[in-house]
Amino acid sequence: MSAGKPRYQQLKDLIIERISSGELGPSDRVPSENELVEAMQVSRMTANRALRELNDEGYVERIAGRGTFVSDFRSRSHLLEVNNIADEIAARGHKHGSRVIRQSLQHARGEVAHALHVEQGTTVCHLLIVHTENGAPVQLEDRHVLASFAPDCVDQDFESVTPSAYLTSVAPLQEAEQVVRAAMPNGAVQKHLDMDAAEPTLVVIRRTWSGGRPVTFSRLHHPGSRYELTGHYTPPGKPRSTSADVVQLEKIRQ
Amino acid sequence: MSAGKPRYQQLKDLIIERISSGELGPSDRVPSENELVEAMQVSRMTANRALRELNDEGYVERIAGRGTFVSDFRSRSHLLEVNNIADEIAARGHKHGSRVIRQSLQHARGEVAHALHVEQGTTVCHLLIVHTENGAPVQLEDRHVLASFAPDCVDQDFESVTPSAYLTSVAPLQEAEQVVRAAMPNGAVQKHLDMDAAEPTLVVIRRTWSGGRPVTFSRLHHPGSRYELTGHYTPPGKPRSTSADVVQLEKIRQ
DNA sequence: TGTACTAGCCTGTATATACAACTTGACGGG
DNA sequence: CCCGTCAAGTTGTATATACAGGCTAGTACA
Repeated sequence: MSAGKPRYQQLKDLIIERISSGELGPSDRVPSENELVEAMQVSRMTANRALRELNDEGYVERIAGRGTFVSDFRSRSHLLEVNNIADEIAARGHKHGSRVIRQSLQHARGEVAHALHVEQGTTVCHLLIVHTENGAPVQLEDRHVLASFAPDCVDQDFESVTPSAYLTSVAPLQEAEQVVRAAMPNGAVQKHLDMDAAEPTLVVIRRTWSGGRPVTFSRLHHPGSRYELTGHYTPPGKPRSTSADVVQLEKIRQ
Repeated sequence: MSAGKPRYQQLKDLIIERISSGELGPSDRVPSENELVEAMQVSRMTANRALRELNDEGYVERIAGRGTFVSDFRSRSHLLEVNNIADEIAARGHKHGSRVIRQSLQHARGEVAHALHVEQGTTVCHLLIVHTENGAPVQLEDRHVLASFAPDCVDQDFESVTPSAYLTSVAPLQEAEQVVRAAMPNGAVQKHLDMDAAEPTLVVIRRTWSGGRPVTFSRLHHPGSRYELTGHYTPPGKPRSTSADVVQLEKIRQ
């Protein structure tokens, strides 16, 4: 662990590890700079750099005069915002609902095994869930979760807690990769999403990593007429808020 | 300028300003720490922090033993990677081509004026360009550019330089906002992209900012069978390369 | 001529020190 | 009892200094 890495990085790794393992939860207090100086035998500037960078990276929040505290997961990564359709719908002031169609253990085959980097036959939890916004279906979530990652996956009530909320409670998702495409739905998808015949779907294929290995592989099907992805890019170091503009673009959708 | 802001921030602002104004271009050398110490009357640690943060934020690249250099725009933001379809195609080892269908000055109306935050009737440059990959159309670019931002827009040869490459040469694009949706194409789009009757399009609606105001508004139409968006998220501070995995996901596409 | 080496510059890290500003809680005076 | 003040702890910033390691160009030497 304490290999050739610089000391400030070792401090960062240590604290990230404590957060990832759950030893430190959201809004818990992180050791102060002076405490780190004592405990880790480093200078205050080194401890300062470690905590400052963790702050810049969103892991912790620092308040002058009070201390350093672990960030809420929510504010820590847009990845999770994107992931959790329930929050997205709630943010629009609408009502989210979900209906579980399938929730079972399976043996990973073909592309699922391949995507998750596991042998054929490895046990995975297969979820098929329809999410609704004010009663209208907006997403068919077809997700495979590594059973070894989330053993109690089949016992969860995913109509009250979304899979992504559940998964982030098991362990923080640290990396994601996605492909977005437009396609015509097959019969089953069309039926589950209550779509017209000539309506295309927006499909998001996503893999999420935790602890350095892929743990979930999901296909999210959305009716083209009722769902769209929004994204925003601002250069780092210049957090400009254009939330008002986003609203404007909403109107443009015609 | 040198208000209450901390000195390292003043240094950063100064250098960012020099980059934004074009005084310092990609791969140009930025003053070294010791030069900043001399010129700006700060300690080396303060200069170091300024340059290090600019490095973390992607503005510059630092090479021990050589110096600090302005980053290529390309490596500075995925925003621009996404923007420049020519590079994207070249990265796949394929041949990019483009055909300009329309390139004219117009008066902004309705949603265009609205999206660009200008009065109705403001002069904009309207571009309609088909991009091909190995001869097959993959994108119909329907772009409106504020004429005051790029006055020589109508004189450019957009079959040899893509609009996004041209626009970044005029001034750095600093912020972007996009909406992605799946939709059926209208007749014109279908014809330009040489699509089958029942094929959906992946549409990206994007606005880009420069100097604090929106300067371009574009709709990018892609044939669903020949184009998809890929995205990747890694937490800051942990640049993990999963390029090999991306290749794997390519195969999964079936 | 060509190669090896070194001096000088650069970044990267680490430390000790200092002062400012903010927060909280405790203590004491009105 | 309440309010002001003060002390202690915290982050934020700035400086001076030091050493390690990478890179380059020029020099000395073979």
